[in-house]
Amino acid sequence: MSSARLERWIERKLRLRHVELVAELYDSRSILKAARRLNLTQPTLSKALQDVEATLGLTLFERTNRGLSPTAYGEIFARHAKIVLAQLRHAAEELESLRVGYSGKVTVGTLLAASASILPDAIARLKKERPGVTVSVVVGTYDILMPSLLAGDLDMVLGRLPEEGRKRELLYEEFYAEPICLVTRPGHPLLRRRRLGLRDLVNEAWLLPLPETALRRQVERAFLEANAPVPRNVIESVSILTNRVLLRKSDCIGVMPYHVALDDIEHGLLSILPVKLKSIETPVGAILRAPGELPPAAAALFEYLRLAAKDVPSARL
DNA sequence: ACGGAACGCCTGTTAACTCT
DNA sequence: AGAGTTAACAGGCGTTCCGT
Repeated sequence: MSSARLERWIERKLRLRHVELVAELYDSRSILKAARRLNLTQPTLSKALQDVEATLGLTLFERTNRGLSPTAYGEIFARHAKIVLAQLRHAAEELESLRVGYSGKVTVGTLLAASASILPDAIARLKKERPGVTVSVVVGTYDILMPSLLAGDLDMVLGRLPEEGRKRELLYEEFYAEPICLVTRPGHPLLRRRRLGLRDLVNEAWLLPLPETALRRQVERAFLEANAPVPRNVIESVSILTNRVLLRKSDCIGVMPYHVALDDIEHGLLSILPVKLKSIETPVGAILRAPGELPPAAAALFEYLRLAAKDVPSARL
């Protein structure tokens, strides 16, 4: 299809309905499932999809007996469809905010680092100021949250910022530098040792983040820099609940962002091992879609995040 | 234990029809 | 004309059954 014809098609034939359908089909990977969610029957949706594809002259989804799989064209159309829908939701929120005062919804993706420090603080401030705003927090890893951010499902992602491989279509704002500390249960025999380095800890049991994470690589680099072999006795877990209990009930050594550990340390539930890890300090901040303006509720939360970041206590290691 | 046939389930499409 | 429905049908995959 020529671009002129395509533009005319968008003006005359493309309905918001089509955009909605393609987005739903993309998410559910099945005509039947999408039809159920949209309260339509399967043949209707099948036909609607055929209409869109016929007019575009492009196949958006390959049909299989296991459902749909998006083609390269489908990937592009669905990505834009979701952004258009998110934008319209934000428009509705903004209108509603104006009508009733403060309201709207913010959806935040969070990685471990920000969860314990600035996010609860910022949410508390936001809710105090704007009780009508709904805040939805999604916890996940970088790999899971970034596609959601790009697709318009999340307003922002908080956490440790990647230092390489940053995307041009995203904005990165650093809030503070997060040191990493080694933690154990209080009363751990190692805490009585006067001089302690990574080389003394190689044979201990370690509780480490998963191998594909940046933090894990940094820890392993720290061992290399200390001329020490990487520990062999390792438990891999990203479950903060599991980790906290495990640390308290065993003698293993954990690796935690300082501000995640801080609350437990202040309550005497964990202790910091006096080992210097000077090379492990990474920026914590927010990732946003660029350029697009944040909807009002999300913009408000973002401002409170900036304020909360200023109050983050500096590390005493 | 292995391999093939039969079957049901799930997914999709087309055709004919109704309603607005 | 457009959007929806029901009915009938086609095809792939996994499971079950049965013979070797």
